[in-house]
Amino acid sequence: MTPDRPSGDHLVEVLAALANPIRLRILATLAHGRDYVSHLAREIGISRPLLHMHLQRLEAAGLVVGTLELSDDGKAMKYFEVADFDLHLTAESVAQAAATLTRPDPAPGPADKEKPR
Amino acid sequence: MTPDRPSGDHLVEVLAALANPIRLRILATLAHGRDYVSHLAREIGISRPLLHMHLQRLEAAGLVVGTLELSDDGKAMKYFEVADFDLHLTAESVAQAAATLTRPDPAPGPADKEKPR
DNA sequence: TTCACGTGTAAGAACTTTCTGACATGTGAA
DNA sequence: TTCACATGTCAGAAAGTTCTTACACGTGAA
Repeated sequence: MTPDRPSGDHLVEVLAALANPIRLRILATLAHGRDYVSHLAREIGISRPLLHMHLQRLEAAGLVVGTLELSDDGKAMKYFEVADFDLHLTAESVAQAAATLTRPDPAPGPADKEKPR
Repeated sequence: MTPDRPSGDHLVEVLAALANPIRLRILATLAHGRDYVSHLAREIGISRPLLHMHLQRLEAAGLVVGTLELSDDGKAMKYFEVADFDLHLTAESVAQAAATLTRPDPAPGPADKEKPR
């Protein structure tokens, strides 16, 4: 499997999604096998709404995939599993990704008005 | 060069440091060669105090290294350069790192008191 | 002495992320 | 009908991050 080469903006999203202890734990738990959210919440020890939010962030970044299924007894269950990803980060690869950033953040033009007094 | 295998806590720090467009641009710029902060600030187009903050975050994560030097004309110059790093992230490696997290975040015990009404 | 250039830091505004505690929906079984 | 269990969402508090403005210090040259 060859490493992904995400665009700058996507890279930021993926890194931000990974940069959180709870979300790391979610991924680690899902790595053992798929699970549905209520059960996963109990497993990890956080509230369901909170888990819901973290899963959204992970899914938006493409790190997990969720599918809504109907269990045998008719309950709607949302199962999540890890999407396998392969990120290789070095000074070089990061620099390349940075080149494709869509100038989102710094916005305003000249700064540092600081008068030397 | 073999990839690093950071502990969970350190991994979160590194990822958080990388998960920002400005900091990505800083790394990309420094990848071309070392630079001192005032010049780098002009280069990137952000204020010096802001850059100072971002550099601190990058240095704390071990992604850049700064050295204070005296220029020929006696000025104190702080030069930064990228530390070369090599992170290989997959579902597996992330899961392993997560296992070493020092239970920092979720803190409180049972949650989801939600009465089923 | 003043200017231009370098360094650092601190206070507060503005914004984003994280988290809790409701509330709403649905199903099947007792 | 009520309970247990599944889903989702929203409002607001709390905490963290980002950013500006302003101040401090230093040097060498005009």
